[in-house]
Amino acid sequence: MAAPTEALEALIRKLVSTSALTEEERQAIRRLPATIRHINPSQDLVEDGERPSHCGLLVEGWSYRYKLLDEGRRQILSFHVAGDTPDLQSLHLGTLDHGVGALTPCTFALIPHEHLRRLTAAFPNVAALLWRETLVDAGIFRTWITSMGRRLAYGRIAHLFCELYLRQEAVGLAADLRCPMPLRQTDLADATGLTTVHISRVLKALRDDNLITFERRQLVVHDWQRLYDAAEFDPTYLHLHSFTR
Amino acid sequence: MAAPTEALEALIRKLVSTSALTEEERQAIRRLPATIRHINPSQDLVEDGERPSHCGLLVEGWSYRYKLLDEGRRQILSFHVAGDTPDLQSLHLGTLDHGVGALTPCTFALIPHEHLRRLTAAFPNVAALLWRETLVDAGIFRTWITSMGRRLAYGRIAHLFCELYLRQEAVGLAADLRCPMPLRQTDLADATGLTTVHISRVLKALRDDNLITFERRQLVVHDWQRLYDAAEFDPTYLHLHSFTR
DNA sequence: CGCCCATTTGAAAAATTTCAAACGTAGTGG
DNA sequence: CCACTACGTTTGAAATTTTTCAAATGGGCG
Repeated sequence: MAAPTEALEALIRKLVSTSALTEEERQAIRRLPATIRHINPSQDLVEDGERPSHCGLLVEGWSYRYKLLDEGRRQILSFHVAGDTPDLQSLHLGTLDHGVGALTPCTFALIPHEHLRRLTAAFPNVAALLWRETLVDAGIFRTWITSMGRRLAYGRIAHLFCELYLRQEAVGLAADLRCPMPLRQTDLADATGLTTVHISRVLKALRDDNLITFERRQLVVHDWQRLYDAAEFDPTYLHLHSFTR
Repeated sequence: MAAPTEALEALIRKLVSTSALTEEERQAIRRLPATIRHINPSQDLVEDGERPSHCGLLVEGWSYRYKLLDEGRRQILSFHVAGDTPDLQSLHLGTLDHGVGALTPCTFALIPHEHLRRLTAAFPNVAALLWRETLVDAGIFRTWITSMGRRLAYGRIAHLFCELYLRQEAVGLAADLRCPMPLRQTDLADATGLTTVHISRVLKALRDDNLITFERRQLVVHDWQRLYDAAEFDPTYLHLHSFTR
């Protein structure tokens, strides 16, 4: 993996999962000039306040959006897996209002704004699909707001696990109630608005209740129904197509 | 106010504030068939789970997005003033993952998806500007997540007031540190993830500290700098153009 | 005037944080 | 192979923030 063309094929597969693309549209996507960039944990793809000239398509690894406040406070805004485009909005917003960091070693395919703009101007259908990606993103933000505002820590964490499992399942990265979960408790804390101490306690409760366990950085769901109930989960917001579970 | 054509002129003005529109593009927007709909508080423009066939352009009044959970819990996701399009994302997502309600009596101009799709297919520049609207929305969601996750009640409420003042100022609805603020304490509570009791106490603290007061459903900011500091406000996320304050 | 609704206040309870220390584990270098 | 270190996790106890419950207050309006 990692050749630019393969990254673009993955993008095509992702877009096609929503709506068909003509051969002409596929060709145009394949012609996008993409360069590969590797990012290590503790490095950023882009920083808060930057005005990027490229969009990054995540090819491999986990990345996350975040904002920093005073006194080392950090808020994680979203997690990203292969196929995601965590700074796609820079195409139309110019200045980034958050950073994008790497949780694990990441491979990104960088696509110049200029070419994306040309592509979307020529192919409204492709534009609509990329637009849609950013709209799903916004739906996830809305759901996180709801979680943080109206769920206790237990349900909030359960909800995040449901989301991350289903999103990975949808792109073939998870199956059998088992999925990669490289987050540290610090990351969970900064994503849910809690402290690591409390995360530790609530994870213990989730384990004691036999909903989940961890095995070598993998989440194992032991009782999907009860996890789902604890989270008051409603998958509508993920806007996945073939929804089975 | 309220004739469909005037609503569309307002939309044009809003879009133009970001990037110029050609005369042809303006004409195409003016040709959109819009129908007017009035919504009273306690009524919804659209409900969670619906598959709308129109997008609503808010012409007058305040509306809000929200989600409901068990036991009467409600989370407000955003507030909207004239010029906003709180269900624009339905154009590409199909199923709504939240409801849109009216805080005050509202006037909406309803534009059929079908015509919006035709417009955006024909005019990529217009598509980009509408896309951008949804991206600013997402930026606001990100900031709310940060507020809810990493700010105490005092700063969270201060932050919301900063945002609502600046957004109204940007579209000419506010000036002189004074703006309409029709929210009840219940709405503030459901927007910030707090309870009305706590909202009441924190508002008292904000008043006692001489940051703000209310006069006939208007917010009056007495000390912008200190409100701003209490909120740890950074206006980047609003992606406003002529930013003065 | 009386009623409805929103707001305020008080006191106790709950959720979560803070601070501090202990524990575990996976590398690194001797 | 062991000691050492770094980092992440766990645990305990006290403090803080916020909620809950309950009652009182206040304003607007028919």
